[in-house]
Amino acid sequence: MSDDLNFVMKARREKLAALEAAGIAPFAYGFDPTHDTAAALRALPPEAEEGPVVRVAGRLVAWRPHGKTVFGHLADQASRIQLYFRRDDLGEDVFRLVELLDLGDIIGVSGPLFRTRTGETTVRVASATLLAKSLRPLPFGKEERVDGRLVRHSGFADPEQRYRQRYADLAVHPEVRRRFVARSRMITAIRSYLDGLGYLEVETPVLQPQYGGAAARPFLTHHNALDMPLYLRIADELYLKRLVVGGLERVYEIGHDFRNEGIDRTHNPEFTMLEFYEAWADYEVMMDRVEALLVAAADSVRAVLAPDRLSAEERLVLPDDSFVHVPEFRPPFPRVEWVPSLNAAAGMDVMALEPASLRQLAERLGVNAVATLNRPKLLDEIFQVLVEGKLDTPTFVVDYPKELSPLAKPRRGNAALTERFELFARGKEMANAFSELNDPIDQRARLEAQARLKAAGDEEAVGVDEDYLRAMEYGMPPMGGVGIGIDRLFMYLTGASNIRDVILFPTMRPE
RNA sequence: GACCCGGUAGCUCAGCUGGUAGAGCAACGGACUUUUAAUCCGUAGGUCGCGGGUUCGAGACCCGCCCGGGUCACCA
Repeated sequence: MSDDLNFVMKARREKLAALEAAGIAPFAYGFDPTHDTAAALRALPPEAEEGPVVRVAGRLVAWRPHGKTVFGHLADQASRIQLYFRRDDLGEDVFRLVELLDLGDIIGVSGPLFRTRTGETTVRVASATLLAKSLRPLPFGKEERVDGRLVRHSGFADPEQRYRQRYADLAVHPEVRRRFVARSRMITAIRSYLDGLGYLEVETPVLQPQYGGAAARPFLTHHNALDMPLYLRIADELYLKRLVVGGLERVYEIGHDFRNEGIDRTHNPEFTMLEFYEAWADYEVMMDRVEALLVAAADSVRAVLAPDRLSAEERLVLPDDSFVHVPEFRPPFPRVEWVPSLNAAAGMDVMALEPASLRQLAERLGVNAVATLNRPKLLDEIFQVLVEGKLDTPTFVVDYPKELSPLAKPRRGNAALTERFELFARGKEMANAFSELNDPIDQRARLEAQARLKAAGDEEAVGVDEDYLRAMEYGMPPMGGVGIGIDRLFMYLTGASNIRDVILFPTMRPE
């Protein structure tokens, strides 16, 4: 449909005009429900035929006129309940207005509960209030119960339109609402875990004169008044660690990072990152934190999405295939060391290879564009193929080579390594953490090495952040730090295969 | 970025080797006072993603483009 009025929308505008002519205000200011639909369903005892009067509000999601009666279903966030409009109850004048209602209208009703002949709890509508007229048809499908399973017919299936018009996707798919409720609860659980440890939630700049803290291509923008370029942050890390210098000993931030890279089923240009930093802790402590945090996150998601946790009223509106088995995290997670695991998988001492042999190995493993990669990148690629991709159950990879980790402290007892770990599950990175480098002289040398890579054409290498070095020179407490991609964590917990399914408004090309 | 699949009514889809568009639902009109994918009768609704080409004739075939989905690659 083009955006001009098609015949369906014309019909709705005509009904709108008819309602207005009858003195009905089609867009209300509020309503005062006594129950949500789930509470209303519970208010009629199982064997009772008649129940109390309830006031409920929501969207009409089914509409079945039968001459002098109408059956409909009213849905709110909790569940849905059947409505019964009867001309003899409402009077001819009111019933004529009921006939001007449409699927998708938002209404409030009140009336006593009763049980229909087929046993369904229903509101015998005594009065109805139009709260918002729906002028554009929502893509409702039809639903039926087959052996207790909810089966959808037709409906709203085009994934593009579902992402673009998430409001419509949410309006017609209770299970999509449910998924985002679960995501929100997961973030609440993470906050509450960190808050319980005395962490302070903070906000650091999204617009940064110099980006850093990760290896990625940034978005570039411009500030008019200052007439200067600004980057959208690719990580929170360097600002959070500045705060620890300032004496805020436990800080975290949950916010969006922005990376100017491709879009696919695991990448959205903006995504939600959790980072937390804890003074006096090393990476061993942070492994404990990550384990406990993931258990809390998984429990919170399970509480919303596991079938045995849902009430009967909630189950009523959810198709069976929307129930999710949330994986159990069982700490402690196994640990594998970076260099030994790589050497074992490769059958040779990879770190000792000459550049030419290293390239050969990468070629043999199917790494692309080998010629353009520097040594750290080559190592990382080889590791990804041989080790990371094969880690299915949650596993910590520990002690990364120094050249891969410009912000991590050297490993005690082996200065070629760093005290860094990443957590992998189903072949995907779930967390990245280290004992944070707090030696400003070492840090300067590492950043200068990065700057040389950048000058040599590595678009993801970062430059020297003088202000960050200045902060560190004042004295930075030893600390552990962790970064966790919230979208990917939630994907893992819910079995989602596309990041767009866990982001309310994923980045799309304009229509 | 490569490859595969797709874009036809508001929604979900059909349309055989080319003969000028179809169903169900939604909508509109009618019947129906306990239905629940309500049912029954009738009506209306389409630049067949966009542009070019082949052809007497293109939704279908060819070329280009746009948009999307999937797979792979890239992305510490």
